[in-house]
Amino acid sequence: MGRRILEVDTCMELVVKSSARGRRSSTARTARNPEATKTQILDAAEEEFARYGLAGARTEPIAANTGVTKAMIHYYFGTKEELYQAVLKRQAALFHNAVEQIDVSDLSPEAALKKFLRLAVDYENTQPYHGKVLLHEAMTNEGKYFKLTGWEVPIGLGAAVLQRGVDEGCFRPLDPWLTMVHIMGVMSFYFNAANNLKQLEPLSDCQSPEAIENYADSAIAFVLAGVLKHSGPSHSMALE
Amino acid sequence: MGRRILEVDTCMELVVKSSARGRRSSTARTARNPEATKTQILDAAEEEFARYGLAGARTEPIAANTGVTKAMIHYYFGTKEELYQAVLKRQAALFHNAVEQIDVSDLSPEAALKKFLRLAVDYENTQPYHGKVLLHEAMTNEGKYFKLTGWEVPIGLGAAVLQRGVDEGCFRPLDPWLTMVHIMGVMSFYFNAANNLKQLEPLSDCQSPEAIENYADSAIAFVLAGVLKHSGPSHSMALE
DNA sequence: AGTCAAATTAACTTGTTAGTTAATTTAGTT
DNA sequence: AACTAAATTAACTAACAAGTTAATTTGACT
Repeated sequence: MGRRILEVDTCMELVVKSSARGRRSSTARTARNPEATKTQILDAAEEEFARYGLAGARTEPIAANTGVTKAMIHYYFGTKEELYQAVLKRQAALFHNAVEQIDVSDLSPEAALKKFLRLAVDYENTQPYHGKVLLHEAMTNEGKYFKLTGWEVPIGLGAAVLQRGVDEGCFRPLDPWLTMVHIMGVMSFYFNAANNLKQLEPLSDCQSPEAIENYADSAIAFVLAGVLKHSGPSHSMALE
Repeated sequence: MGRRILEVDTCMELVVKSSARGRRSSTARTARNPEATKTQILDAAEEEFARYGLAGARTEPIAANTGVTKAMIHYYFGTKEELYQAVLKRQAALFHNAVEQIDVSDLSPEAALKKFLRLAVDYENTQPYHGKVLLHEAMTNEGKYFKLTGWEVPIGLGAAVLQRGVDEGCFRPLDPWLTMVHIMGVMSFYFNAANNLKQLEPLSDCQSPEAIENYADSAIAFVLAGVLKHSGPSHSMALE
């Protein structure tokens, strides 16, 4: 029924998709561009997985946000699950790269921790899907692919800084790994729960840039207070 | 075909389910029991929604875990989305009840906060689906039904305790609502991310009761350190 | 022991979704 | 300008999932 008309419709849709919706990336794309296509698929997939997790994600909206047919997903990435793994791997590479940038070896534990915390906030803020995909991985996928993310590296670095602070006596006695978990909780919850938090009157503005900066200051102060040794009566706990 | 045999099968399944799997509740259930059926549906639905969120959840596994037909879900609760709302409402009622039990009005801010933190850990531990459903609500459902949970009450109570601590000078200057968010992050992340965390060598045992008790102590100490005033006159370290 | 309404089921319908396939388009090469 | 292989599409299939319905079972109350 109406084959010619269908073709015209399709043409117009394509125009709409590549101009009005403006999904197709800035990298030159006259018509075909496999690298750009793959990137767009990963971008759209990351957003979908961040919202719904592996099980809840649908491939059709991913394709729709990409301006390319659903079959392209399978052409380049195989199954939905393999696409998911590709998203995790790309996130891991990007994150690993960001962590590598910072050198903390000749900073005091306190300064080093502050640097880490700043990176953590900025990363959550600029890469809003990273943490959400990971949380879904834990909640809906039993952490099956968590190892693909290489997170043991940054957590280990953080724990080492904490341990150094304890050893040097500027941090209170604490379990460095558990404390890293507490810190990750502080650094991620605000972003992951924002859609709930914004419905609490005092936090209704929590997604504005100013509110986020305000949160960042508050969170960093909270964590520092949580690990620094309370001054006053001197603890003679040099060694444990 | 084999009506009698089918009846026998069904019977046996019921027996298996009510003893071995122990789903059918303790309230007497010879054959029909609408209240027990509704409870079982809510139980199974809560588990499914906690894992997959509203969008990702399937009604068939809910029915399968219930020992009752999928049609019963619609008979008692309507659509999947209405069932989801019913789960949220039941969680809210249970949680509200738990929060009501504690009276904090004649405790010091520090003691009051400790009491809240203990309740928070215990609740996450004994009601493992509560926090996960809420997080999914934020991440996959844009917090559409968050208000059904009545969480502004306990958060407001906590913020009031923090404000009292600031006013009385035992807590450092802090934003009580943001600090409540930090605290919620600390109190929930360990449980929500456990499936990831357990794959980190030092946390491989993180789900055992001893590990959870250990985490609880560490988390409470971290939060108290995070809010208490660092300098000043001698602390009455009643803790520990 | 029979009637009635609530509880429950099996089987169905209708819409979705992951993945496939065959045909078509295009860029680069000869 | 014809050839080729990669890129891309439209249309399809088979499985799944939400919700419906008509029939059946059961307990309670005559």
